[in-house]
Amino acid sequence: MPELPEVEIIKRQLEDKILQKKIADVWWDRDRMLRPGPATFQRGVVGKVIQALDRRAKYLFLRLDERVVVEAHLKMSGRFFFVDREHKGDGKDKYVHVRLKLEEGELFLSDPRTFGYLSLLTTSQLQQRLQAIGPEPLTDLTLQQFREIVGSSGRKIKELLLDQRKIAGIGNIYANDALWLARIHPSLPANQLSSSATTTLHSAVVEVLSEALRKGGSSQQWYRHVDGKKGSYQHFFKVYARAGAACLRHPGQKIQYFKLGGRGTFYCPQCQDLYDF
DNA sequence: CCACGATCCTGCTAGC
DNA sequence: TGCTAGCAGGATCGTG
Repeated sequence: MPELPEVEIIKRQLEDKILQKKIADVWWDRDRMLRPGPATFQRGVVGKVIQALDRRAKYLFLRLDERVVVEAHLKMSGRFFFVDREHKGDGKDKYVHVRLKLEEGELFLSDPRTFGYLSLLTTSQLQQRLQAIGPEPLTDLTLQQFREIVGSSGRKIKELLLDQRKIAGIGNIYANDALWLARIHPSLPANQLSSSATTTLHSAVVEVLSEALRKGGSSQQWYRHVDGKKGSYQHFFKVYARAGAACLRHPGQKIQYFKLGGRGTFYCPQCQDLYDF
């Protein structure tokens, strides 16, 4: 579920809550959600202090010491809640499957679909993970780099945007919306984008992700902030989840839906013409 | 190199 | 009203 903006918001909010706190205990009810296994995970984290928090693509990393890092991924429906001693329990949330009990407060991992996980990584495993991820669009991805990525692939542009090895953090919502902003058809082979279309798309990606960040992310269904509040970008979707609704530029046109690479894809046939680029 | 489907799960909803 | 098929913010792996 969460894409770059959502994970970034969670990271910023968690920094205020869990940094420099010691992990006192771990509770879980789904073995799969703790890697490489619950016993190893528990042994590896209990007694350690959370020294730093980093985000890369849609991953969160909790640095415990020089050798050990916890990688967190929320996948489709995961969310983190922080609960103080005062504000007791998120008893309403029946999807909490992991709890990290801290010296003060508790970090809950809630996930209806249970695809999310916490994974204990060694430094070398972390390096391996990091080097497989493309540049961060909001801080590192230059237009020059973007040109190289786009120009060297014959894949459909939307699939390329979603490929974390090429560019970090873009998911289905923002891929759809960025392509609409840039007026590019999702199925266009990447290396057929004109120079100006490539420039426009680079800006569109940055613009969409920045807007989502400002609006607190997209709380379409599951996503929530660490305090349980919703983001608001879902009220500003350009094409995502708007099949059959009017295009924001062409009120007479209806947003179309089809599957591309197994993912729901939305576009306006008038502004995003496959043969006009 | 590229396209597509299956898979890990559970919840929600459109349509009959 | 009740049921069911299909779909869902991700990532990975296998097949053709």
